[in-house]
This record gives sequence, structure tokens and C-alpha cells, in this order.
Amino acid sequence: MCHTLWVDSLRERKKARTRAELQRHALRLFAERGYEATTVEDIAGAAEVARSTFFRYFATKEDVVLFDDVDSLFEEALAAVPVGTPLLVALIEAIRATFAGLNEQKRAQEELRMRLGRTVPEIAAALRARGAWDVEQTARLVASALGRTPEDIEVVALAGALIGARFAAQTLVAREPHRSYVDTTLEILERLRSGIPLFDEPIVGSS
Amino acid sequence: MCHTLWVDSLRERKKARTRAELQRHALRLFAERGYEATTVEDIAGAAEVARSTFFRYFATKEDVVLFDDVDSLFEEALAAVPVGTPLLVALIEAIRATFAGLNEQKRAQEELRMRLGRTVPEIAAALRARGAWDVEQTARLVASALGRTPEDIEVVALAGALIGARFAAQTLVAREPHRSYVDTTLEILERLRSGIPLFDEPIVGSS
DNA sequence: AGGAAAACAGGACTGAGTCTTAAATAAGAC
DNA sequence: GTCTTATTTAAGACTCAGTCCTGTTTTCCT
Repeated sequence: MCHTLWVDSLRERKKARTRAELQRHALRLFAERGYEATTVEDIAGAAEVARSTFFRYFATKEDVVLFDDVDSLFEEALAAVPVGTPLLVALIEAIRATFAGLNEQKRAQEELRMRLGRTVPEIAAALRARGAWDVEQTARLVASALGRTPEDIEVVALAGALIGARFAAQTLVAREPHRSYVDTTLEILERLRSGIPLFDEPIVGSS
Repeated sequence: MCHTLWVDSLRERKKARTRAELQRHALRLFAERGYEATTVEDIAGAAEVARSTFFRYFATKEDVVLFDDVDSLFEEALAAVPVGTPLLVALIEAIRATFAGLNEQKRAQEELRMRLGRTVPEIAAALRARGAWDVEQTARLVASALGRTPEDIEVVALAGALIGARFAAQTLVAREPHRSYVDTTLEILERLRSGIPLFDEPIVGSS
């Protein structure tokens, strides 16, 4: 009846390995022949497990692309910034640190994920629906950093703006793939800081 | 060989009626027994057409909820604002006019759609993934209104901010359903205009 | 009326996701 | 080491969304 609560048993290690294998083969196959053209059966076959096993590790086919831990890395990076730093500077620093801290494999994986996110509609949809784009989650993060509450409408508005900045950056990178995603995001944040002058510009007639 | 290009024939009227019937029954069934529990076959059966006919009118099951013309109404409303109006004022005016211009049936339908959007995860995800949240589309709209091009990074940044504002508004309404979606959106836009003071606020340690 | 074009019903088919059952395997107790 | 028990897995049946094809009906135009 005494369960050892943690988790470094052989069983747990095997699970982690199976999960990693599934993800690795899935991303490889998606890159090789495309997302649609790869069935879950293919992935399971490549990883040498049953189809049903795939679904034990990932609730949906999309999940195998979406699963990651960049968000938690970002949270850690933000927590590591010295107290008293202005929020914008802290955010910039945390974003930089997060991407700089990725190892080679993670970085390549992130690259592929972003490409799939731009290319495959289902993934784009799923990505947008995800935590990374979630106002509530971002609001909690900001609130905690500033010592405010997530109920604060200022905080929610800021969270929305941050997400909007990521959308804009994503769009710009999609247009010009040579762009750096991180730098573009940071540039847009800088712009937002000083307000949005375009709001005061007069409109002209439609062409 | 001369095709009469227009479209008020019996055929077109029947099509419009079939489409409306499908949507009406679909929304009714979703409201009655839930989204998941309603199959496309049920909807087609209720509207007295074949399952395959449903897919002739709506590409996916989600589409029957998402289909609307609010976006085009918004474009028209924006075009109707007098030349020379500052952009923010024009946007606010257009948003107001769009919602005010909905007739009773549309308004009720919009109500139900929003409720499903908040209630059913699939629909929420689909809504987020839709054109309404698309940076490219919003950028084109803004660019056309200002006589700039959608390539302008200022324009893209603004489009991102607008989308972020809608996200934030959606979140606030989800928290407090009595809130007016329109008013909340407008309030957040006002805030953005004067910049984001929170960016300069110093961060505190994580709790 | 008669022929062309579009819309339709019906159904076969693929693949995602759920669920159940039985076999394999790891954990802990003796 | 072996036995018991809980968890993990394989295998496959099943539902439903979405695609595609075929032959039939309806509308349109002349």
C-alpha cells in the first residue's frame, strides 16, 4: 500500500523513451512526406508500437507536433530576471534567454514545428487554440511578474497585446522566411510600447 | 453559351433555402443535445437531405456554426465612415455600426454562436483559427483604410494589436458573461492607443 | 419539347479517435 | 527466485467526419 510516489523506475524511463520515439518519427515523417500523407499507423509502425499505443501517448495526431516545454522554459527565464527590471525589458530578456537556451535538437524541432504551424491548417488552428496563445495563461504570467492579479483589465489588455505581437511576428516570418522570429517579435514589442500612432492617422477612401 | 450571370432563379432560391435549413436545424440540434452528440447525418436527416448534400453546403461540421457574414458587414461599415476620420475612431464606429445593423434573427444566431464558442472547445478552437483572427486579412483591411500597403510593418503590428484586443475582450466576456463584447473591445482599443504603461512598470519577484 | 448543366441521393471508402479484451511486463511482497 | 497485482501494451471492432464516384432528378435555356 505504500506507493513510492516518484518516478524514475524502469517503467517510467521506457515510457519517456517511447514518447520521444513517437515524436521523433512523427516529425521526421511529417517533414518527409507531409502531415496529411502520414497516418497515425505509419508513425506507430515506424516507432514499432501499435496504433492504439500512439493514442495512449498523444490524445490526437496534432498533439505529437504541439507537445513541448518551451513555455515552461520561458516562465523560468522570466523568473530569473532580476527584480526591479521594467516589464518590457524583462520580457525581451526572457524571450532571448529562452531561445538561446535551446539545445540543437530542440531548436531544430522548434523550427519544424513553426514551419508546420505555418503550413498545415490543422496545426495552425491547434497552435492558436493552445496555451501559448491563451490570454488567461499569459495574463497569469504577467500578473505574477508585476505583483498584480489576472483580474486586472490592464493585465488582460497587455496579455492580448503580447499575443497579438506574436501573431504579427508569425505573419511577418511567414512572408519572409529569412526573418528571425525572435527579433521580429522584439521589434513589434518595442513599437507597441510607444503607443500606436497609426490610430490617429486619418483614413482615406477605399480604392 | 451566353450565361446569364445572375442569380435569382428558382435554383438559387432553393439553394439558399436548403443552406438556411441546414444551419437552422444544426444550431437547434446542437443547442438541444450538444455538438458532439449531433452527427452530420442527424442534421441532414432533420433538413431532409442526404448526408452528402450537407457537405456540398458546408465543408466541415464546424462550418455550419461558423458560417456568417459579419466580417463583410464590418468591411462595408468601415468603408462607409467619412474620409479623414482618424483610424481608431473609424474602427470604433464601424464596430458599433456592424453590431447595431444586425437584424433580429442574425443577432439571435450570433448569440448562439458565441455561446457555442465559449462552451464547445472544438468550436472555440475553430473560431480562433478563422479568418476573423487572421493577421493578413486584418492587415489588408487596415492598409486599405489608411492608403498604405499590407507589407508595411507598422500595419502588420497594428493588425496584431487589433486581434490581440479581440482576444482580450473574448477572455473578459468569458469571465463575466454580462459584459458587452462590443464595449469591452472598444475599451481595450482605447487603452492601446495611449501606449502600454505596464511595459515600464518594474517586475517583482515571483510569489 | 429536348438537351445541357447543375444539384442531388446513395453508398463505398479512408483515416482519426474511442473502447474493450486479453496478453505481456514491471513492481513489490514473501 | 517466485508469486501476486497493477500497469502497459497489442489487436482489433466500432463510430463518425470527410472524400469521391455513379446514376438519377431537377432546373434552365433554346
